[in-house]
Amino acid sequence: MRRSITDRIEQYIKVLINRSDLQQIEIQRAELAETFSCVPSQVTYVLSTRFSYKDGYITESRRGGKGFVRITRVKSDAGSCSRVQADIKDLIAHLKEDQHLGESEARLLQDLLFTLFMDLSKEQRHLVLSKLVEAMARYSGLQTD
Amino acid sequence: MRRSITDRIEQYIKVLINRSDLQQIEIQRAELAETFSCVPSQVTYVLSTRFSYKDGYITESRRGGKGFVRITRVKSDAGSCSRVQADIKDLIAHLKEDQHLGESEARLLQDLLFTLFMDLSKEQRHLVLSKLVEAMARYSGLQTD
DNA sequence: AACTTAAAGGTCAATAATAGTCAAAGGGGA
DNA sequence: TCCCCTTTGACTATTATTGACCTTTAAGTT
Repeated sequence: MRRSITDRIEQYIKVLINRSDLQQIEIQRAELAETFSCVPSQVTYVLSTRFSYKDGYITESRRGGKGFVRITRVKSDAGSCSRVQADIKDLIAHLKEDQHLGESEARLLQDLLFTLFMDLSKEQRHLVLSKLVEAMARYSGLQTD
Repeated sequence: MRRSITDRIEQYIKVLINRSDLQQIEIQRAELAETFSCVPSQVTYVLSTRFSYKDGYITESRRGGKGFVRITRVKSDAGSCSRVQADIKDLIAHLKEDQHLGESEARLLQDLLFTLFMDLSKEQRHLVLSKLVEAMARYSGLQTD
């Protein structure tokens, strides 16, 4: 049973994503086409038929020198939710302590952040969370100065 | 991940700004070009494509002896006009209108969300933003009931 | 002070390096 | 055979890199 080039490229990309840390890889379209001895536009075809948002992926790209195609798997992972939610609660608690937020604003922010995180993969959540911590640190710094 | 010279220069500048106290740095165009082994006009290219006012930065310069380029990250309310930032502003404004947030809480939330969004890709931003809108709608619904 | 020179940074257009689009042609299975 | 998915390639769009030439500023000279 001989599989099509499209199928083989699809599998190849999925393996790379599985091996990645952040459910995200970057490829060069022309290079990948070279690897599979096909025209570059076939890679575009694979992306649009197998890696659409409906399929659970986001693709972005940049043209020009050192251009790339970035493919990200967006998948929620209920298991890791509780951990990150706990972290968010901690952060909110700190902001309340420091008088930056009142009770109802804190609940609003917490609710927003929970919802915000729900559709990200586990790895993405941790990335975003670290950004949030950074932002809070910076904000606190500005406030106390 | 960051491949092109333009990307590396962008990253370098952002690190310097992050380390600075006043969200502001001064560089010498020729020296920076030397560091990255490129022509000076490439630095100008980086500034115009990555550090425009729309991107949330102000750049000033002086020619001649002891010349410099000064790059300043401006505060969010100064009018960072990217699409997503504008959307966030809208959302925050609605919450203020509906009395869910006071002035200072609104500013805190806006600052947090901006920072949060900075390192997400464009596609991720739109995904996350839609979640944010959902959360806000849900929150508003709960409040008015 | 007026002039000159050297030392910055700015502009712009050409070229190179990627990726996207779209429609036509190909091919294999129901 | 016919349909649908795949494969191809010519043309387009976007982004990065480079270099020749221009403008501004500071410092030195007369």
